[in-house]
Amino acid sequence: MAEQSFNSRVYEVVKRIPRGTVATYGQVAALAGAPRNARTVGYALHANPEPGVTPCHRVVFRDGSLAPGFAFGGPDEQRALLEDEGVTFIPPAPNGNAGADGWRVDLDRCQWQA
DNA sequence: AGCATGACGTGAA
DNA sequence: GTTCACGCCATGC
Repeated sequence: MAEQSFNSRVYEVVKRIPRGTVATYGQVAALAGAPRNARTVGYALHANPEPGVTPCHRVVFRDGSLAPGFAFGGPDEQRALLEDEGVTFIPPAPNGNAGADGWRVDLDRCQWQA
């Protein structure tokens, strides 16, 4: 196997994310050895050759949001899954604030600390 | 070999 | 607080 593509290295990092914790693409990219490749990390997860093995659902955006449209099974499924693992979520509208929808993860409490 | 795209991040308006 | 645009690097054709 010569050198595993960036892809493989990203999976190794994502797979070592503890349960009940989430990591951002930038965090994974940095741990993978590419602090500038957050975008490539997303590309790697998109390739995700081993679904079920790589918990891509634990990888979220820098602001705690997930990938819209690419969520495996739907954003509701991912929210329930992370919540079941003990991840804290922040509701979209705390006070009748319509428009701002999309649950965000409480990175202050659940972001993975390498 | 080069071009176009893409699960992001950050800065500024 | 939110939204737009640019930049970074790797992959696919």
